[in-house]
Parts: sequence; C-alpha cells; structure tokens
Amino acid sequence: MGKVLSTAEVRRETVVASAIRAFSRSGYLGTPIAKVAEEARISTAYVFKLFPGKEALFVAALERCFELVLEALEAGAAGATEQTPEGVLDAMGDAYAHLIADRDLLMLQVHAQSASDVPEVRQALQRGLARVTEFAASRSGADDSSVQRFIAYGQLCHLIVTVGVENIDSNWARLLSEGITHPA
Amino acid sequence: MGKVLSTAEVRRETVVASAIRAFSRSGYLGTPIAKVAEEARISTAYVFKLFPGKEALFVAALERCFELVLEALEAGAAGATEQTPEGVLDAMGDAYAHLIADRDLLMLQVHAQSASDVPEVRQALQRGLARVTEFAASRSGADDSSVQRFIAYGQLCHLIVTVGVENIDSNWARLLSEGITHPA
DNA sequence: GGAGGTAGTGAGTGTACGGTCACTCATATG
DNA sequence: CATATGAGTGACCGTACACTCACTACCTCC
Repeated sequence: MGKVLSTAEVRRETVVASAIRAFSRSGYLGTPIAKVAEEARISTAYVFKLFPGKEALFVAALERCFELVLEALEAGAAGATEQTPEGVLDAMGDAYAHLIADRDLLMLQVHAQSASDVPEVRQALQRGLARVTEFAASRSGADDSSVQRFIAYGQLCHLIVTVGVENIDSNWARLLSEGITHPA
Repeated sequence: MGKVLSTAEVRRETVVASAIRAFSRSGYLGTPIAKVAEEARISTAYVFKLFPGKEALFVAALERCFELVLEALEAGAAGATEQTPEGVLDAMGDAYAHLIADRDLLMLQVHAQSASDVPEVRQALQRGLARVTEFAASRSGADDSSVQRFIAYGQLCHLIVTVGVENIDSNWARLLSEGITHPA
C-alpha cells in the first residue's frame, strides 16, 4: 500500500497484465507460460522467477481481474443518474457490459470456472464472487432477489459472448441478448 | 433412425457416455483420450478408430449432453402441475436443477464454454442453446423476457456449482442460491 | 575498481499426450 | 478348410510444455 514498488514488483504487475490477455485467449491449460512471457517481452525462465508456478500466475491474473471488475462497478454506481437501488444496479450492469466489451476479463472468468477443480482457482473465484456480490448488495441497497438477478444476468452475458450469440440472426438469439448493452 | 445398430455404433454410444463423465471432470484439454478409453474399458487406439479425433469426441459428448437436457426439460414440462407459461417454466427449471445434481452435464457445458474458441465446439454450443431456448419458449408459451430469465438463472446455477457456493455459510452465498432447488 | 546483490536469459530435462500403424483375434461364409 | 471382414490392441513417434540451472549483464555503494 504505502510501500514503494521495487523493479521486480513492477515487472510482476506487467506480467499479470500479459497473463490476463494470454489466458483469456486460450484458457488455463491451453496457454503455455511461454506465451505469457512473449506477451510481456520477457524470457520464460524469468516468469518462473517472478511466480512460483503456472497456477499462482493464473490466480494472480484472476484476482487482478476481479479488482478491475469491482473498480468498474464502483465507477458505474457513482455515475448512476438515479441513486435508487434499481437505478444503481442498472448503472452497474451497464458499466459491467461496457467493461467486458474487450472480452478479456469475461473470458478469464469463464476459463477460471472451467479450471475450478484446482483448489486455489476455486478459492480465488469464491473470494472474487463474494466481493462482487457483497459490493453490489451494499452499494445499491437493493433486496436480495434483485442482487441475485444482477449476478444471473451477468452470467447470461458471459454465455452470450462465449457462444457468439451476437452475430446470429435468429429469433432465439435476439431473445437472449435483448436489453444487454451492445458493444456499439 | 430405423436402422439396426451395428456393434461399432453401440460402442460409439458407450464411449460417448464415458466421454461425458471424463470430460466433465477435467475439461477438454485436461482430459487425455486415454482416460476416456479407460472409463470405457477400451484401448486408446480404438477410440481413434471410432472417432476421428479428440475434438469430434468432445463435440459428440456435448451434443449428447444437450439431448439429455432437452429430454429432462420435456419431462419436467409434462409433469407441471399448472400448465400456465410461468408454471411450465418453473417446472422445467426444477427438472433442470434435478438433472444436473450429478454435475456431469453441468460441468460439461462449462468446459465447453471454455473451449468455445474451437469452432466446432462453438457451433455445437450454438445449436444446443438454440434448441433449448426455442423449446423453452414454444413449450411454455412464455414471453421473451421470461425465457431470457429462465436461461440466465440456468447460468447462475452453473456458477453456483463451479465455485462451490453451496457449502459456504455466508450471507452472499445464501443470497445467490436462494430458491435454487437443492440436491437434497 | 571491485564486491555483492538483483534483473534477466539460453539451453536443457523429463514427461505427458495426440495420433498412427502393424498386428492379432473372432466370426462368418462358401 | 480357406479366406475375408471387422473388432480390438501394443508399441511407437513427434511434439509441446512445465519447470530447472548454470550462467551473464548491470547496478550500487564503498
């Protein structure tokens, strides 16, 4: 927090950023550390000096991902035109939809769910989901079922993107993405 | 359809069943064909005689998965106490929750989303989602936004299982799983 | 200028896995 | 019996990848 970052710690942060991009493209098992290293303009060996192993790197990326999501929700809530519970929830939803237009943070969460049989990954997911849910509830003041719906539609959003519903011209496709904010 | 199955085709079906179990446990990339073969009491080489490759086997498993889901929804709808749109949707929701108590069909869908960068997998997902959505809409007669909500809460269900919300004793966890039918 | 620590790397090792191939065994048919 | 066909397998190959280690380049402070 108050501590000045050493060069290695700065490096770690850039590597985490690269890891988010790389892992989001091909998932936990599908992404070799070498790809992350390449993306960070660093040797593969050095990645292992900065992180104890692939698992820890993935978890670090996932944690950063949730941090970014929370920041976006916070900003969205602050910019809500109506500060009613539903108004705030809607604003957070829009902010989330806007944030994940680049797909990186979204896909990383999807891949993390798929890798949730790794205990550390599952725990990171739990922590992230806890923070998001608790923040959405307390910041909006909405009742439980509204918050539950908020999370559920977030997941629907993930489905829409992974399946590529957006570029299907069909009734069922329109039905699913109705009201989900477009990446204009 | 009317054709009598040859032994090889029977074999293919049992292998698909094994594939569902194996892939659901460790995902597309995390599951070696050898594990599927072992589960089916068959040599690895023979799996490659029955299916052109890993990708095709995974897709076959995914397609079977959606078939089972549709059957469950159909049965659930038929057993609905009230044949109103909302009543039928609720019954289908309960049937789905009951079906995926064993986690196999659920996890397979999650892993498929993570592997959706493989075109064949993405297309299989599209077909499956299309059939499920269209069936839910036409069989229940509910309006679009209700069907959308139905799918969204299905995804929430996936999230709850993958992150293991059920065995967390905390407010946010209860909030998320409220009203989702338990595997009693 | 040299001693010691920190950033960073090249070249490897062991292993797991997708896919292939040459083969065996059982059955059926004439 | 001879032969053909399809079920089923063991042994193998090439490659990709997580992780290691011995090493160099640089920086800083005396």
